[in-house]
Amino acid sequence: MSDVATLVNPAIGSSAKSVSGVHDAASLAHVGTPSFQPLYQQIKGLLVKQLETGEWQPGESIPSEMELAARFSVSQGTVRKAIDELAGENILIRRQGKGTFVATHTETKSSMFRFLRVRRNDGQDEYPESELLDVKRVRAPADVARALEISTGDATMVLRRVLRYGGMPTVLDEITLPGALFKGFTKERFDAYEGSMYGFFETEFGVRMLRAQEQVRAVAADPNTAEVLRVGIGTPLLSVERIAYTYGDKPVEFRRGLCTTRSHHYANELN
Amino acid sequence: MSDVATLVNPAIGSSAKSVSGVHDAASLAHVGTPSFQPLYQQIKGLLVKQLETGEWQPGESIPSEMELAARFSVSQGTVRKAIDELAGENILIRRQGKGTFVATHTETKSSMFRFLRVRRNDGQDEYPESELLDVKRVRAPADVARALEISTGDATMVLRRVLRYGGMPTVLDEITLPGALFKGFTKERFDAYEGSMYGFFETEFGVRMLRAQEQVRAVAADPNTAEVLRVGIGTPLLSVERIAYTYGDKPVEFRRGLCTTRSHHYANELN
DNA sequence: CAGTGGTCTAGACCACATC
DNA sequence: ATGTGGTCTAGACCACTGG
Repeated sequence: MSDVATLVNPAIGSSAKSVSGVHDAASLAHVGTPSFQPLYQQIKGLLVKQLETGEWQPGESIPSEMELAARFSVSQGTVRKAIDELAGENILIRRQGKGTFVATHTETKSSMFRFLRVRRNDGQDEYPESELLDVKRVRAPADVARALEISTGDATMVLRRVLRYGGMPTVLDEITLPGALFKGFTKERFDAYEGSMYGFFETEFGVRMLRAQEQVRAVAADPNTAEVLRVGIGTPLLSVERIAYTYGDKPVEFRRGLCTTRSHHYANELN
Repeated sequence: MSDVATLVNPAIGSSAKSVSGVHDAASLAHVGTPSFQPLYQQIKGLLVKQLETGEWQPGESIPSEMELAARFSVSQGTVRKAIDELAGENILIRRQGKGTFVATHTETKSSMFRFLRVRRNDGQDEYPESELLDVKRVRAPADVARALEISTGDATMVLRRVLRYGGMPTVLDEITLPGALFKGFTKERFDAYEGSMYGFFETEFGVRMLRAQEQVRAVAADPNTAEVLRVGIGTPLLSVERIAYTYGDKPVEFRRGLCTTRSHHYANELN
């Protein structure tokens, strides 16, 4: 129950009969925080820390706003604002009347394919089938090492897999994972798992993908890829490079996908 | 000053000496709103309406939270939440100590190129030069008409332009605009304007781009495009189709860009 | 019914910008 | 010093879920 830690409250005495003398707490705040961090941000940080340590598992509910407020000795509104931001980052999910839950890649189709931007040209919903082709242990080359923020030559796992839409092979992915986080990864283990790849990472290795960056380019199909995707050699394909991050902006996946845009496209919303 | 309109407040009497009799206003709320809309959403709607009618111009500040609260007879917190959402949608911009401002495509480089996802491969910031090649009046073909939600055969303007990065032609755009909204558009007028295309639309035609959807595909360069972009015929290019929307989710631009990924890529953030 | 998140209020104070 | 947005509180009530 020593959750309270050392919160620094910038708000002073406030209303009521006024607790005089408390003002000095405020000056302490300024001493400790040269840049000023609002209370709800500090609480957000504490919540993230507890999520990171696995105190609350994906799919589970976290304590209610009232309980957290009591635990941290702040008002419900302050906890609320912290949770609001985490919900905005898709790290928590609010469900009115039920509670606040830790986001997961295992429940609905839309949560399983949250990061998949490939869509049918006709706009209909369709989720792909995934087939893992092979898994290799590889020492990280320089570019992959840089992306994953590990050292060149460190152990990695490299998976190749195909995504099929209605049976048609559409995406060929090469996925590189840092070996240190995915010890014991085998093709058999993955094949035995029901669900998405990120769901697998989450439940089997405790690695949660929170956000990702992608770089899209146009390339010509090489002979190998052409065969897998059943297109002519030289056919224009999308090259989609992704770095996915977990807590603390730590990169935990580097991926390169090659995608036909025969009957699908890469969808994006701009705001 | 008849801004107040007919707000329906779901919150009842509340604290203080309690204004008894006000309870019935609540039941009215339920009669009028079968689906229930929170007060701050209603206020958000009113703000959007005023933005739409041009009461507050891009770049200008809107009234302070306190003034809006008084005008709408709600608390500051309620106005605040309405503004929060509009700021989240990049329709308003908050500046602490200064006020809340209507977003514009004319001020900073980053606001001018808010929707541009093309980035240098080495990660450095770089903004392109734009050259308008030609402007034609065209009757909308079926597919464009569908995208713009106009009728086939309606008048449109079709612009072609090139984006150059450090002198290198990188993107060739074909931009279709509904003629009804852009009367008086000429190449000369555009060439005389300093700034981005959306800045031009905003200041010269009062059309504000708020959000957009893009579909990205890989295609082979046709002879014409190849010449403009200085690549070989058949070189893989990104095809980026965009529909841009203004208030009320009204589509006001259909665009197809062809982009070399020699030294640039299409960047995207996934959350 | 009780419990949870969602809305709303009123008031105080802090941080920032400007005069 | 004043005004603006930003934070925080305390308390009330609404909407939704599930026993």
